[in-house]
Formats: sequence, C-alpha cells, structure tokens
Amino acid sequence: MGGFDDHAAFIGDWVPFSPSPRTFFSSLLVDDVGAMPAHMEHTNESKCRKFIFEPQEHIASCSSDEKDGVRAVEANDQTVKLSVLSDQKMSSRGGLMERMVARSGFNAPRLNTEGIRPAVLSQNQEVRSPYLTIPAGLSPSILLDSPVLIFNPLFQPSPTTGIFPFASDDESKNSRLMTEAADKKKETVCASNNSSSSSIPIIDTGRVNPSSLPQQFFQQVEVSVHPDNSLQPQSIEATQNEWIRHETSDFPMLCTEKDVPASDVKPEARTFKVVGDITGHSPSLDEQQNEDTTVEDGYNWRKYEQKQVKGSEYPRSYFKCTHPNCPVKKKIERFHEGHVMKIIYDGAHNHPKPLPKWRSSLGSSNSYGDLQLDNVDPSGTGVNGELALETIQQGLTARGLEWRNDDLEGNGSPTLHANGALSGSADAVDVSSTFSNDEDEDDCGTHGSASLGYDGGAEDESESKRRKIEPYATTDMSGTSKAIRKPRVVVQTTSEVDILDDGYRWRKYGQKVVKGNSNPRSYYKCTSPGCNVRKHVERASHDLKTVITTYEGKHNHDVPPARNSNRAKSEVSNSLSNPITTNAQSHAQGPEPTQLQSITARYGRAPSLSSFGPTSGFNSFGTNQQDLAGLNADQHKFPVPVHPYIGHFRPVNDAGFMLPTGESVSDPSLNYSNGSSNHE
DNA sequence: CGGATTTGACCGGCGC
DNA sequence: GCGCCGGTCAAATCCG
Repeated sequence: MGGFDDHAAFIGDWVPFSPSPRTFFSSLLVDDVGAMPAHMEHTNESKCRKFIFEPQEHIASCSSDEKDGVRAVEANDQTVKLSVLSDQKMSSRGGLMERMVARSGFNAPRLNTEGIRPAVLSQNQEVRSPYLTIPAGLSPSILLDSPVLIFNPLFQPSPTTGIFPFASDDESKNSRLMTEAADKKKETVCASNNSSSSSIPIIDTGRVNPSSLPQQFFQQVEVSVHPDNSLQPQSIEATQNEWIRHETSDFPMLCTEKDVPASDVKPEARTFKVVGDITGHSPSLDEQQNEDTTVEDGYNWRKYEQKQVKGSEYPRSYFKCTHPNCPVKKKIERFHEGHVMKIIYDGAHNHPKPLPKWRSSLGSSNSYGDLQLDNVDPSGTGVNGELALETIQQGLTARGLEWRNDDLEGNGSPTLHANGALSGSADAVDVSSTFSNDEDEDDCGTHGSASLGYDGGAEDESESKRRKIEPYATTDMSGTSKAIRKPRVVVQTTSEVDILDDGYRWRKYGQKVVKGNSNPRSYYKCTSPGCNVRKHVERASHDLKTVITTYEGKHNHDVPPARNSNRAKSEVSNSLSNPITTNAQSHAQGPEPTQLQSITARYGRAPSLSSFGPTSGFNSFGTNQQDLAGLNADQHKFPVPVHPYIGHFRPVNDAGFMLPTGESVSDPSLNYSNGSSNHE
C-alpha cells in the first residue's frame, strides 16, 4: 500500500465507454444546442446548462427560482428556446427597444401598473419585496440611506463601466428627484410587491444606458423611491409573491425575482436584496468581478467566495464584512449579460460604517450617510411599504440603514433612517429593527437598539450553525486528515457513464464546477461506516467521453455485496429499450451508433442522473457491479482485483498509467497492473 | 418514510 | 492581506 501513499496514479484509458444520457446531454448541449433532444429537460444538467442559453425572458425566473419557475418553462418551450437562444439573446434587446421606442416615443420604459392591484396586493400582505434594483456602481447604502436615488448631472456613468460615481449631493438629489418625479410615469420599475406596503420600492433600472437616457433613467429611479406613495403603483408590479419586472424597450432585462412567500417569510430569513444593473455595458468577467468588489456601501468587504450558481451565467460573489466579529455577509449576483446585479445582504453590522475611501475626497457634505430615509417613510407608503423592506432586510447595517421601531407599535411598519454620521456614532451601531420577532439578527444585544426589539437572529443562526459545523468539520478533518495527504489514485476512463462502479458504495456529497473544466465534478464518500475514502468524478473538459475519477483514501473494509442482482438484470433489459439511450444514439454527437449499442447492451441500462452513480449496478468496466461483487475477480472476464481504493478495480489499460500533471507519482513501486499488490 | 441527491453556502489553503 | 478555488457541509428536495 505504501506505494500509493502520497501519490496519484493516473490510469489511462482502459475502460470501454458506456452510454450515459448525461454524457450525451452534455455533449449535445455543448456541441449542438439546436439539436438538443427533448428529453433533456428531464435532466438536471440540462436544466443547468440550459440557462446559459436561455433567453433573457427566463433568466430572471431562473435566478429566483430555478426549481419551479424554470422547470415549468422548460417543459413547454425548451426546444424552441434552445434553437434560437443565441440569436435571440443578441437581438432581443434591440427589437424590444425599438418596439418600445416606437410605442412610447421615447426610451423610457413604460410602467405597467395593471399588475398592481390592491386586491392582489392585499393577498400578499405578508409578502415583502426583497429586491431593490439599483444601477450598477450605486452603493446600496446610498439607496438605503437615501429616500431617493441620486441624480446629479455632474455624475455621469463611466463610459467604460457604466458605473455611476454616485457622489452624494443631497440637494441635487432631492431637488432633482422631487421636481422630476411628478411627471415621470413611464418608468419601468421592478417594484416591490406591495405597492401600498412598500416604502422601499424595488427599483429596476433595467438596461438603461444612462449616457443616452439619463433623464429617463433617473426618472425611473425617482418614481420608484419617491417618498410619496404614488410611486408604488406605477413602479410596482406584484404578481403573487413574484416580483417581475417587465421587459421594456430600454429595459429588456428582467429582474424577475420570486419573493419568499409570505408564509415562508421568517424573521431569520430576511434578506435584503438590491438589484442593480450595469448600465448599457456588458462587462467582461473581470470587470464584473471588479464591479462586484467595488460596489460601495460604505463597509469593507472581503470576498471569500465566488461561485457559479445554477441558473446564472455569472458567478455569484460572496463577501464578508471585514470588521472583526461582524457577521454581515453579502452576495452579489449578476444576470443578463452582467447588466443586472443583485446584491443580497445578510445580517446586521455590529459596528459603525468605516470611512469610505472615496468619501474623504467628496467631502462630508456628500456623505451618503447624511441621507435620511425617514423621508421615504412618511410618505405614505407608509406602513406597508416599510414592512416590505423589513422582510427583505436581513439585518441591514446599523449604519447603512437604521430601522426605527417607532411605527412598529402601531402598524409594525418600520422607518428607515440613514445614519449620516460616519464615524460611528452610537446610533450608527445601533441597529433598530422593526421586526420585533426578528430572530435572525444576531448580536442585537451588542449593537441592536433595544428600542426595536431587534433580536438579531440571523447572526445567531449563522453562528450557531457555524458552531455546529465546526466540531464536525474538525473531526472530519482529523479523520480524513486533510493535512495528511491521502493516497490518491487517478483513473481516467473513456465512458459515457460518469461513475465508475468499483464495487464500493458511495454517497454523493457535493458537486462543483472547478476551474478549467465546464463539467461539474462530483464528490463521493464511501458509505461504509468509518471508511473515509472519497472520490471525485469529473468529465474531462477536452473530451466528454473521458471520465476522470480520483480516489482518495483507502477502504478499511471489503467490497460490499451487490445489492440486488435481480434488479440489475431487469434494469439491463429496461435499458436496452430506454428511449434516452435510443435518443442519444441518434445524435451524432455521441458515440457511433454501433458503439452505443454495444455499450448499451453492456451496461444494460441508461442510467438516470442519479442512478448511474457509484451505487448503480454497473460499472464502467464493461461489467456490472453484481458481476464484480458476485464473481471472483479471476472469474470475471476482466480480472478485477479488489483495490483498497477503488475496490474491484483493475487497470486493464493498454497504455498503462498516465501520470497527471500536478499529480506526483514518484513512487516507482506503483504498479497498477497488479492492483492487489499495491494495497498490501 | 428513509436514503440519496442537489445545490447554495462555508472553510481554509494557496498564490499573488 | 486579499482573492481564488477546491473541498466540504447540510438543508432542501427528490425518489423509490
């Protein structure tokens, strides 16, 4: 066994490929979207990938609710969508824009108020809009701190980034907004659900190009945030818990977000979401990332994660407040070619807002902190409006947004207050929450203003979660010994089946897209109690037929007996006529038909995404698990010695091992031609 | 209903 | 010090 330790062996192609719908799907998707088979809609993977090609109209829903919204859509027009995705994506904007312009006479989107009906709204009293759409580059805190969006002619969006260097100028902001707000009725807005109850409207700026449509753009904003209640109906469209921003000429982007059903709204789950868009500019990934990090809200953030999430073609960035012990986190997500940005805040800052880097240059007069959101409140949106914000709010920072419980008693509507002062005045830290039952805010005790009954549950939750996890993680770590590198064996096979069934039973515990490979990597653990062996499986980026399985650790047990040989047999017969398999064969992207057939026969079934996992009855060696488990390795046509890592595994590869780059296989003793000898 | 899978989120190492 | 990224966790969901 020593031979394996600290080494990784890369076992070359030694396995005949097997049919895997998943593989076919992947290849089809990648190589020929238009030819994607209808059945793809049944696979998770297809769903996942589909988003990439999905027309704008669906992206919003994807982002908000991949599970429901997307699926529903897929079933109906997936094929069509896919076939026209590319073009549509590229041209839809212009077409819509043109139509809108023609219709309205100008580029400002038209507000759709039809959807905003008191009746509907009333049904969703509990539903609060979690989204606030703001232009890219606009500091969320500014929004939060200000009753209105700022319009300052002096601040033009960056020609390159489209970011607005929002410098605060209270006067200009307010005056401008106020004066213009009156006659702005054509703004497109992605509003908060409860028009009547949203003090913090959702502002969807869409894909406005400020440089070309500054007026409209800001008008829209104005309307959305106008203290006066009037704005809501116009800018808000509520559709049963679902906030949909309609696509309009200049605002082709959807900011459709599904809100949390009232019933599901839990104090601890409050999240404040700010959605903005990168105006008229399609940022590169780098740009987006930069923008992500440059979105100013007055606090300092450390990016600790960036991940591709399902339903979004752009990675989601995770940030933590860098202030010591501050639990606040935020997520930034982009949609629609990066034009729409969603920022989700989680938790409440337990410290004053640090002095912004740019603030000093702007001068105190411009400090956004001086803005008073209170203004918003009085307006009439009154009561309900604030509630909307509350629900979403998952603990806005003390500084950026202060919740006043003033109104809470009466109607539970909070009042937003922007603490102007930068440096930490006491109240800056003071987080007032209107959510009396806010269990999520944590630490309110330390910073929360008692007046609000702010419980700070969120933090507690996350903290407790962390505490709960840590011990486990620690244990796990020690057990699996991350520090102590486990022996690794890398097996490369050519297979249509993702998982090489090695006789052991595995439980999938993770899946992730790793850099350099668009194909997700799946992580598995051996399900045998006490066995820490893990493996991850991924398809090679360069060759979808190539499956790379990396084993880590050594089984401390024998190969478990086959579960049910009968089942395997039946599956074989079923698979032979499996439509998926048949379908796949018909596609040029897959293996040659003859190959497929033989594969199908060999593997006996067209595994479902979940079924061709490690526990499936078939392996990738051209044998099924039952064979391996039930037969002596010697008896099998492929002598398969039980490998401590990979069970019944025998690299019957002609090419022998291939040492993967980066994998150190320095031990010459490694000899997979005799697997058994290696594990003693 | 219980086991398996999915998937968003978190952790921590590593490199710049 | 910060961001990237692989690995992992665990709640939610799926599925037999």
